[in-house]
Amino acid sequence: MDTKTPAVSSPEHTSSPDFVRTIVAQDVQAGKNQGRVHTRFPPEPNGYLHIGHAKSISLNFGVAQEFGGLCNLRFDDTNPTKEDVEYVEAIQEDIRWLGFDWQDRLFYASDYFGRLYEFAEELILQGKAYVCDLSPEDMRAYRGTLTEPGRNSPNRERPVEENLDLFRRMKAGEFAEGSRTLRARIDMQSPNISLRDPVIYRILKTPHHRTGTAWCIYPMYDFAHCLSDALEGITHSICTLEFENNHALYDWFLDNLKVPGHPLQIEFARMNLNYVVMSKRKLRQLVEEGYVAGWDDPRMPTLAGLRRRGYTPASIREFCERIGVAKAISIVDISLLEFCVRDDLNKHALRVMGILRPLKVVIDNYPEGTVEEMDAINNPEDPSAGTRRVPFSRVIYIERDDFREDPPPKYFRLAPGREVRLRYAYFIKCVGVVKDPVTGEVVELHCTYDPSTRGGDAPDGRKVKATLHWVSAAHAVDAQVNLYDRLFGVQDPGNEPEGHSFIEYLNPNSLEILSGCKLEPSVLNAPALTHYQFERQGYFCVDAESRPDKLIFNRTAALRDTWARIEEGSKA
RNA sequence: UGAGGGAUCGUCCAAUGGUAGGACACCUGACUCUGGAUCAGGCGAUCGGGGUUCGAAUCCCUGUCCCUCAGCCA
Repeated sequence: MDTKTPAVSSPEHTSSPDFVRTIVAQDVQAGKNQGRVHTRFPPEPNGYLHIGHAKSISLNFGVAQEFGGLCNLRFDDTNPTKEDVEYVEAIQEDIRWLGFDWQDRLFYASDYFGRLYEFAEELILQGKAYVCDLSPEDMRAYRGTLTEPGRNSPNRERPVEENLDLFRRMKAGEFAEGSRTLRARIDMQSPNISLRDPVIYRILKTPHHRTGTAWCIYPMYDFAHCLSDALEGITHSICTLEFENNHALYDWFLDNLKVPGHPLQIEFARMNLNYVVMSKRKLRQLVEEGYVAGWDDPRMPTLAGLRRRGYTPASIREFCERIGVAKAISIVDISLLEFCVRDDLNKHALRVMGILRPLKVVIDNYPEGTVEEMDAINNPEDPSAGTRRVPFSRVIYIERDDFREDPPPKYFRLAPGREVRLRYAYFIKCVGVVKDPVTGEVVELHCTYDPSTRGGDAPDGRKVKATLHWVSAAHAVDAQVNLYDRLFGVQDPGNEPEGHSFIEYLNPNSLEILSGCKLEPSVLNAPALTHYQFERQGYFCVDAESRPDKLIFNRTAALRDTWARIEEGSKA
């Protein structure tokens, strides 16, 4: 069902291209880069990808596709103290799952460590970089503040030869971590702090997940990123807003070094979603402190979590297109994401009947021992999905919610004396209610059926106001169903006031585990991640850990529930 | 208070001097063997103040608010 179809804009939202695509189109038009378009998605392998990354992935791969260009996957692995192979594997899996393909263009910034080092020496030779002996504290003091200019490092006028010697010895491991850095010689008075002689190499005696112990000096982001882009022939380097301050530095390195090209950095606003936290630090905290079951907990906004929750790649791509691309900071309403899955699943998910909170119903006048196979439509939105047969017998389960002993106004499901339709089966009328003598709880219903209504219509033309889903008790399969709700109870949990933690805003009811749910037998052997619509309930998918002898389903999203609104409204 | 960005329906995105439009959300109604889906309709915005113009979200002036930057993180 999930295709590798690229995220090409469908006609209905090609109204006007976003500002990034507008720039790219103009460049192509003007013949820049010989009309080539080449982008890249550059994650740091220090965490799992989340829905926010999906926007960037969709933009970078999407733009490349639309302009007949290419998009590389490049791991920005310049800080071995924070990165790990676990993440490089997971990130690739997630991007592939989303439906994007970098073909043979999988790169790492660490692929370029050798060349980056040479670029650094070239800068030294030009007198545009120097080895600085300032301690981290002193460097901060010399840097100045937002309103005061910085002061030159005492080592700023160090001769080229000495810089070269020192830098080579840094590389050789002669100096302690933190004792020296290589800095670009730009302008300590610059009102743009990132231009105040930024560090371009630091000493880190940590083995790297790819280069091992080959290096003990590592390039900083600003230096590595622009040069990696240039080396790969990137034409448009699309990044998020917080790098606007670094734009001048990006250009400075490329302008002062002999590089094969000069990519254009374009900054856009990252995606924010309400009711979730998106920072890697906070997501990690949720995982490490056990507030969720893991990076792929279905309540997590990670791609792994969304996948396990039952979100489809197509729905996430659609979402990324619908939210658009701009420079204004935005917080997208999570209801749009939910709309996108429902919209996709409505078209593609097979319908099935499943009872979440079973109430036993005995059909008194239905012959004992008889089983009928009822024809049921697999997907009314897609005739090619065909039909299946669902067993019907004398004892069935219906949803507890579908019966009220004392029905409120506008409630038109089952109640004493009332007639309703069983989907694809018969009309039944409630003739008796059995209660627990102690608690008074309704434990069983007795009904009669009208044999002439088989298939769901009465020959005399009488109508019923409700159609209920049901499952034959003798044929039902048991399952655990996990009902998920938003992880946080407030719109902006990540923006906690002083002295508070986002942990305080966790929704205590974000997971409700239902056991003893009764499902129609057709779901028994469905593989993990199979999507279903449980009719009248919502979209569910087979959990990764589900087994035939222990079925587990996750609720992806509930169906729109008009009755719940009516009832809610009448309470108010 | 330095520098760089940004302000349009509740939310997100359009309109680049010519009727402020779409989507989500919300509310009505129609239809329905899913109170789903679908269909029709409704609600609803240009940050403030000046100016230019026949005409301004758009251009000019001015003010306000918000975001980012003082890692040897990315």
